[in-house]
Amino acid sequence: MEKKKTKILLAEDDKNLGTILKSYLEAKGYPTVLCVNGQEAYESFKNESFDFCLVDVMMPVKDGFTLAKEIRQTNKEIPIIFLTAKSMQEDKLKGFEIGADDYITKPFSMEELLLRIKAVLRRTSDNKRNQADKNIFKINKFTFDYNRQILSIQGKKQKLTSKESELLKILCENFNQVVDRRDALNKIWFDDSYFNARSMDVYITKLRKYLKEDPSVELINVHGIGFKLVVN
Amino acid sequence: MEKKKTKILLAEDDKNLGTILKSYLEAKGYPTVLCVNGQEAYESFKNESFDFCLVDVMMPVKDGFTLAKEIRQTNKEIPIIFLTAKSMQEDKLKGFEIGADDYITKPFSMEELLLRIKAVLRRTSDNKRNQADKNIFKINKFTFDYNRQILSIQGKKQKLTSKESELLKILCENFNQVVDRRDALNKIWFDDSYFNARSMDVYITKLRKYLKEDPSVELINVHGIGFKLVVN
DNA sequence: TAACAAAAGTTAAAAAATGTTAAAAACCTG
DNA sequence: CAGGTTTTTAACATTTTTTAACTTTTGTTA
Repeated sequence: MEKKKTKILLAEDDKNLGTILKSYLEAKGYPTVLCVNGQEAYESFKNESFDFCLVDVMMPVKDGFTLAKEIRQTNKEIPIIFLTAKSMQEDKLKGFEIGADDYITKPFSMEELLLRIKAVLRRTSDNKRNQADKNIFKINKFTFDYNRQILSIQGKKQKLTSKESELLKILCENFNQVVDRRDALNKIWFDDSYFNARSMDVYITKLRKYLKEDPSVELINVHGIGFKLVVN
Repeated sequence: MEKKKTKILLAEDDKNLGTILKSYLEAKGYPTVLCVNGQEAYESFKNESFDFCLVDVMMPVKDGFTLAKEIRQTNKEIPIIFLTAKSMQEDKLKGFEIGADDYITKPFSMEELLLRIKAVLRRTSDNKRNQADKNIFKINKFTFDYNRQILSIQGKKQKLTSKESELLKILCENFNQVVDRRDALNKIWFDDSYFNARSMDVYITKLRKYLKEDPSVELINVHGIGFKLVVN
């Protein structure tokens, strides 16, 4: 059981500082991707899978706050630390509203930064503590990351919509067991009316389409009751 | 031919909570043994064979951590979830050092607990899981996969409907024994009215048609009582 | 044992639920 | 508010289940 390394997304426009940080962090065992502005960082974030974000507040093209907000929309769990030159209270607050886990004021020592990272990891490993809360499901060849709303198979990544994710999550949680139609409707739509039920059927079709990639995974209807996710 | 269930050892000194949890878990299909302190729990653990442990951290006589440590000495695999009233960091860490798989902070909802249990089972018993809930029956030349609703013989696969599967499952579970008509009706139709009984007869006909592929398998009616599945 | 009633067997139709697709509506986001 | 995305609605197709009608078997009893 290889321990998975914490992969860091570093958004820092000062190339000099960025490069130094990157090599320091990598020396300490954190693979790091350096991006020189918010836009670029967001692209990386969407394409790769990170465990941690270090975000400079002041960056050209797209600032750190905007970036953090966008990241938060996709992933509510990933720890974010802001790097800021300004030490203004306002900025700090703004950062925390967005859901930053810490901030550090420039100039800072490498060592200090590392301590902060470790502290945040320790704190947030609350979430990680159990992969239960990480909400990552393995369904035969598929991996479904509920928080990120991504269903992947052999590298291929399929972005899911919120409703698709909610439904798939409930099915995964009850793998091999029937999920009552009405339970699912009440949890996801908060109301099990006829039309919502029809809507759910549409989503079942969509999920089935995605799941076709692995023929041994099936989403079976139990007539008059609900659905179950099975594997042979 | 009986499905093996996940048996839970529950160590909880609050008798009230303990009893409620026990009955909830048993309703969900997990036979549960309730012990009111660590000492008693450890005795049970040594005497019986469990598949899962739910351990309250604070208990008289012997606390949860001590219990978990003792359990771990005997069994490195069995999943352990801590129930804790305190949300202190120390406790969490201490718990995980011992090798807990998750913890849950009181107060928690039954549903939440159940989800955690399922998540841990999913994660830990990658290999074992199957055995427990595969629901595959062999009837002479036939293989019946209840989860997938498929009855196969020599490669030929016959998809079954939900009702067909439910009925065949009950018959398989009581192989060579008579299944009472009303029992089956109550389990599958939740009501043993005249019309449902007639509906069931239709399904018996359908199953017989499928089972014709192997002439040594027979679905016999016991007049006035029910049906039984036999092999010559 | 003939005659009858109840139970079960069989088949086809009607009814209900689900599957699927596409268009419309609602929702975001720049 | 234009353009893209997500969700809902609608319409039609298909499958599953139930109901109905008719037949055969079984058990009982005169």
